[in-house]
Amino acid sequence: MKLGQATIKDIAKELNVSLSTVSRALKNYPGISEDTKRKVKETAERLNYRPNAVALSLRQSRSFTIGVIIPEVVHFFFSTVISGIEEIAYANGYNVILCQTNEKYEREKSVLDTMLANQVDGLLVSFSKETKDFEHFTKLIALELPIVFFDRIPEIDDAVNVTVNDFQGAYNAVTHLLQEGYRKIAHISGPENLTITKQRKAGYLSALKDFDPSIAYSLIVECPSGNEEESFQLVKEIFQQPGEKPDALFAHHDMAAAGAMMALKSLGIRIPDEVGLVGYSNWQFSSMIDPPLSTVSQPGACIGETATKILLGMMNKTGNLEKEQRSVVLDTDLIIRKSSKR
Amino acid sequence: MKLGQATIKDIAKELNVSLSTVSRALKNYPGISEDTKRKVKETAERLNYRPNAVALSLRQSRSFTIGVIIPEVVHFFFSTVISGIEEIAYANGYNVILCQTNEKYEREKSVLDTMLANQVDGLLVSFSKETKDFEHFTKLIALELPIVFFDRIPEIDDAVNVTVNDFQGAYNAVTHLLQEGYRKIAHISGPENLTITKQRKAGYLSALKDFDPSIAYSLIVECPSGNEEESFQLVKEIFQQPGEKPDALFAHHDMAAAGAMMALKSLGIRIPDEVGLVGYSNWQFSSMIDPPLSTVSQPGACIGETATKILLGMMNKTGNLEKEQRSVVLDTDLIIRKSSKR
DNA sequence: TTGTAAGCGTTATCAT
DNA sequence: ATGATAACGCTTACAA
Repeated sequence: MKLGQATIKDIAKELNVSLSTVSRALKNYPGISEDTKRKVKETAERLNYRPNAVALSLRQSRSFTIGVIIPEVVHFFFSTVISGIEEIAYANGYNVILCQTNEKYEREKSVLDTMLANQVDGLLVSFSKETKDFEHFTKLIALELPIVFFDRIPEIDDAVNVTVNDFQGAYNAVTHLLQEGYRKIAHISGPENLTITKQRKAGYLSALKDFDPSIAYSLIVECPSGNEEESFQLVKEIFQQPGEKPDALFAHHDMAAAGAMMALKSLGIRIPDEVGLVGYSNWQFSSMIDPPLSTVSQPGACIGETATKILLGMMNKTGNLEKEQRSVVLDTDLIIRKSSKR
Repeated sequence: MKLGQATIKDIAKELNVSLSTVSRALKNYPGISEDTKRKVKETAERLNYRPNAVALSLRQSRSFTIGVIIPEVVHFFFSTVISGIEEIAYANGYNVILCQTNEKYEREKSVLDTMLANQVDGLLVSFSKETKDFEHFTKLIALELPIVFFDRIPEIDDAVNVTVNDFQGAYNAVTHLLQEGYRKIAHISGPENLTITKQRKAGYLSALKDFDPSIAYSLIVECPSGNEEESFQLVKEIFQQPGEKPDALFAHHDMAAAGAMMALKSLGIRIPDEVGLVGYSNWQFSSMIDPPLSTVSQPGACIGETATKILLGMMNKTGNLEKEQRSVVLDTDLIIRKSSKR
């Protein structure tokens, strides 16, 4: 920015005092006469002075900036997390610089570089679907750069994580389907390498077993991209094939559930009468589709807020807390709508 | 960030050369022996050197950072714009710092301050619903800070704007309804002070007039918040009241259309047979609801890309182009789905 | 109560 | 081909 912004130098010149006096007066340091303070502040106001955060950052080796790395803003869930992050960050005088990876590993490494070059004080990360190697993060953790992972968490030892209890969320969803009388429940699963995928899968299987050990039917359909087209195709195939068919679907994602719903409708299968359906994430559209979709709601804003609070704690303390004291698991909320009630 | 990042000083010390030599070698300046260049680069690599963008920013009075101000990331439309912005920005070596106003005027002024403090080189802005006074922007424009407004554009003279042709978008949508045989079309309108609202309203009225001047029916329902609850209530009232009722609705937004759809369904009114429905924005859910919603699609990513390209142009040229040469209006795309086809 | 000067990491200018 | 130095805007010992 080249606009002739006023600096403390300008104020100092104007008043014939030294730079340090101005600096101290603006910061309300002790040992400055009320008179000088007043004059400095007036002049600052008049010249429309704004402290230069860049200079500050260089001087203090702190940028008061948090880097946020997410797969994609268009995911409703992530956009709610961002809101939570910004809320807490700004309230504490921190800026947020946001980068999307577009689910690409290479992009993830590149935005990470950008963030480091910009001297972020800490990082909030939800990594890409492609990311299987976490060295780019572990290196930084070893250097004691504060990092909090949220939603998608890595399987590395000293990571600080904020997630929802995906196991329990899935467990509750499937148990609900069972209680509604569905017995042949299939699971439309997500990208394999993500912990959330594994957790939801485990919750699904566990619910089946716990409810009635004699239930023999289970089916896991891999839907790696997780978008509605893929799900649409897969579900269509399942119901067109001869043989035993599910009477309910639990999808790892509302998008996948929406695809499934369209597939079922296109085959003339009635929801929830013939096939029950539960999704995951409570996207905006879930309550608007027909029939309204039952889903597991994740507290997005709360995840963002919690992760940011923890990060702020890590950045401002020298003594490290134990990982156990910092990692947090939040509860999900099962929202029962028409698609699973018969 | 306090992690002992290597600086050019460290490299210089290691090789017993001066700072300037290192700086020049890294930048491939002429007048440095190939040998030194190689050695410097090797050492940089080995020490994991990363240029400090903050120092650079201070030195060059350029931050290579673009500030983006939007109402809310959770709006699907804005999230697509963001993707477009990031794409172009990163490709040109610029960072993006993103702030939401949450549709609040005060918040808008405060994030603007933050951005200025952080020495952004330029600004991409879509202002809040509450913003009626543009002084905070005009002041900066007068100081020659490059600003490009997108989607929501201010009525000020020297602004550079990127919008879609909302008039035409609305015009096409309403004309389509007329062609399908609907004759009593009502418009669910948005926040009054936005240009987009006025344009869509005008397009609606103009289409009615142009199609058949004898059409007497028109109805504009103000829906200032624009969310689906409000729309739901308003539409329900309209259809429950005695007297003449519309046979089609053109909503300024898919969310409002979704609310209308739910209202109609709850009253047992069939879409598209009894009442036709067209929305605006082509949100993800529009194709997934029942019946699929006809809508006017805005090229979100393209808006972001275009605005960013223009901004980059403004930032890198000293001679100012004429406003007319820089402001851009993009075309919308009418997507016809079942909700308006009878 | 106020001023001086060093330094954060980098580059541009002017030597050598 | 390389080095020394000032400067970007600010804070903070240390001096006065």
